[in-house]
Amino acid sequence: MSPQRERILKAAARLFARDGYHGAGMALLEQEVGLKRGALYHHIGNKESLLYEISRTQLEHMVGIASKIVEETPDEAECFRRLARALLRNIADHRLEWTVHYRDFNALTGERLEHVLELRRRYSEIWQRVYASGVERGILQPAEPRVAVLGILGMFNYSYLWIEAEGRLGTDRIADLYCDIFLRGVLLPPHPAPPAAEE
Amino acid sequence: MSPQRERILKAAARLFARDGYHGAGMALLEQEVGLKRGALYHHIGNKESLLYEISRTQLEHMVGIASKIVEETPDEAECFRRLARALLRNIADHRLEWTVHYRDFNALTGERLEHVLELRRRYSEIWQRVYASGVERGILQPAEPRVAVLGILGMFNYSYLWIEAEGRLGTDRIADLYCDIFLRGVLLPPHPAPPAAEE
DNA sequence: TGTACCGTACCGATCGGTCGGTACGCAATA
DNA sequence: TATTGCGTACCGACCGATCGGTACGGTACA
Repeated sequence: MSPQRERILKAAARLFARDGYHGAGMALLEQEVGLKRGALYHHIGNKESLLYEISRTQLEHMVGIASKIVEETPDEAECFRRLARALLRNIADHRLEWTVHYRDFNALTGERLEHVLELRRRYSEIWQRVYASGVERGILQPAEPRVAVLGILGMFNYSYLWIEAEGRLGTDRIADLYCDIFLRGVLLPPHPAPPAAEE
Repeated sequence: MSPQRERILKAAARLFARDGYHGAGMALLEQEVGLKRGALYHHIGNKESLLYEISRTQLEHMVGIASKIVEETPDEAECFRRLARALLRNIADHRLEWTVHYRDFNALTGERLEHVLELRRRYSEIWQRVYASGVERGILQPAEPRVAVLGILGMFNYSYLWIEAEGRLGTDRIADLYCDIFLRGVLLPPHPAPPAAEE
């Protein structure tokens, strides 16, 4: 990936995040990047490819990280914690990109839209599978796993509106806080009644 | 409010929800409503006022309902439950309007933007105050109330992407589910250590 | 001599919005 | 009852501006 293209994507993410995909014109982008029309279109195929690249990059990154975490973490509770931390850290580090994605990914068309939807589906399914595995092992509430997972994903996804990468609390602390709330809510009490732990 | 204006707002909500505020042109709206340019602008001041009206109506509605619930419900846990049910029911019943609001409210400008932000702030503060009151009474975790409330609001707000008004589960059931998860997560155990309940 | 990079000029389409003018119903007046 | 005046609803042409995108010539470096 050429360094110019990198710069253009950064600038596009900034503009799209501020004005929306349809609200930000290519004239603004020229100004922001410091290139004129011809040069701009030499590096990018068209406007939509910018939106696509922004979404795709983040989503593929998250799917990759999440897959690795799931592989390495047999315990479901711990797995959720690591998924949560990774997700929130990424949202905070790439707030602009996630803002663009959540607001405007459905402005994509054709294959590009389908690919992005596919990536979203794959990511969501990773969480779903971890939950399902917890249900199988008898440690998570079996009722409505899909809705439950959509709930915790909502907690994190909504955070792109207020999270700050260098905020007072670290992103890991916030992720843990949400994870604790969620886990306390869906964990079943240990089955053959062992002596009560502290917590 | 004239019936024509009502119709126009409905159609605008549908279009804006599908294509985004900037992505939906007035030509499409003419077609959808069945009125031509002149007639359209006879009823609406301008495009932005449509966006404003869509957001304002829903927000004022929710602030009104929430205020009343808080007045009538001294118990914080019960109050959260009623707030949650009312919120999710409204999101499901006006999914198009909420889609438009969440995606594009920041396309508003000047006083209209400020008014909408003010309404959002007021609604969020209602939840915050209920939480704070629970902390004062010693039944809720005192740590990071703001982040905790943003979490549960995230669970509900994100639902506009998948909720169905006539879905398999009723909206109340889903609201209760999330509320239970949240409350289990933030409720402190009853103070003078009573014998452990089943649950 | 080719190729990557960039600027200039320009395209047709569409953007949100305004214009003068018309059709029609209601109410007051003669 | 006939006439007049007026407000509401609507049409269709038109506005300047901006939209995303392209054609092409120049330049610098291989």
